[in-house]
Amino acid sequence: MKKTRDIKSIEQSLVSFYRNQKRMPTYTEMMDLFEVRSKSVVSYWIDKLIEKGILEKDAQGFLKLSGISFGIPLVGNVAAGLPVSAEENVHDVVSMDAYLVDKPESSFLLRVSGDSMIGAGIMDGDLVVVERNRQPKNGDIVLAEVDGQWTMKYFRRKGADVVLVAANPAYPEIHPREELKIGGVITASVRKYLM
Amino acid sequence: MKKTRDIKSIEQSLVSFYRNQKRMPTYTEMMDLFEVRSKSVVSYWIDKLIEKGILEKDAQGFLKLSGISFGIPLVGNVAAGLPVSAEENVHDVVSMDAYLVDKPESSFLLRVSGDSMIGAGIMDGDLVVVERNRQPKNGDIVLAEVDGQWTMKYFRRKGADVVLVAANPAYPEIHPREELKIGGVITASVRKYLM
DNA sequence: TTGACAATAGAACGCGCGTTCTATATAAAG
DNA sequence: CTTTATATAGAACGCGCGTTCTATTGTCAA
Repeated sequence: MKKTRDIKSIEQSLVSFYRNQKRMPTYTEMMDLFEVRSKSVVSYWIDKLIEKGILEKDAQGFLKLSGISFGIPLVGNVAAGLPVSAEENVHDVVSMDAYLVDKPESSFLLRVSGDSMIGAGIMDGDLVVVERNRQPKNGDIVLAEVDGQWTMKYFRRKGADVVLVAANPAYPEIHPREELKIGGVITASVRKYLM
Repeated sequence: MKKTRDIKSIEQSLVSFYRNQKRMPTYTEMMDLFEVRSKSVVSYWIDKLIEKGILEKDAQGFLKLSGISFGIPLVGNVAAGLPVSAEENVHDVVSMDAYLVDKPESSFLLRVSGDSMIGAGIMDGDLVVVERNRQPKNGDIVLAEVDGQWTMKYFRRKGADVVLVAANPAYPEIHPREELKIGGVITASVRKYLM
């Protein structure tokens, strides 16, 4: 049986460790991970990974996975063929957290109920990212309080007035009289199909 | 001016550091972060954060942010009021990566072009998570090769046969004759509204 | 066979990490 | 004012981290 200790498998074990522990392993821990019996061997491979650009060391000398090993590959064109692993029609690698949420401190998630925004492709059960303290622009989808109830609507300016309109013809337009409570602006929506 | 050195601000600085550096700071670095001049003070506050359940130490004694400080809060019910910060109608806290992608190793992202799945709420420009090597079940949305072109379709079983049908009446059903290439199963879809 | 190179083991070492002690300033309570 | 608790500073210390050295093995080509 051949030794499976090559750069690929070592990279995978590191990514796996980081995903589980939310930190990089120590050299001693890597001895177990790589199945070697000396820290110098660990150092030997770490150097190789750094040469390949898979690992980096930050200013303080701590190991860091470079982006390419982390996150999920964003495939540019499937027509060119399916990505088997880290192939070359991979345009970029993104973390969902970073991609979907600009300001984590002032954002929260909300599960959608109802079909008032079905025309915008937001369905019952979806999860939307809401950013607070953001000035809504014309056409944005906002979380607004209407008749003591929080709903999602398009934010439209008509001259000096503001109109809230659903993305569903079954719902009427709303012309807020005085106070208009905006809970935030919807910046993204996600949906899961399988558990 | 009051000292802003309370548990909340310390927690925020740690979360911010971890988001930027992808690791926890050392005690020496925390001296700068917390604006104190002694490591013992750092230890003093770290203990407090551990008591509050904001921080943890793993088996090897390394600091770890517990889930509640990380990720984005999932609000249960907005009707009860908007979440100002870490309030108590927060049901859960989730990481988008973990929530959307079960198997990061065998998944990839794909940008949707066309409107063949508009009926399922997947629009042009959306990003879908595709999981390879997964057995499609009846009703799943799959990435399939049809006439040398990769498209997304519903996967339907009709007796012993398999039919691929778009979520758009403008597109015809497809009855694959022999080989049916399935590139993967769509497990999630995401959409960004604002840049 | 001989050499070159890649891969491993083991040991030694310095430095910085996290811990823990004592001491002091500030604030609240009696 | 005293007493108590809270919050800070500074220093000392042991241990483990990552580094680096030497030595040994296995593989492949000449």
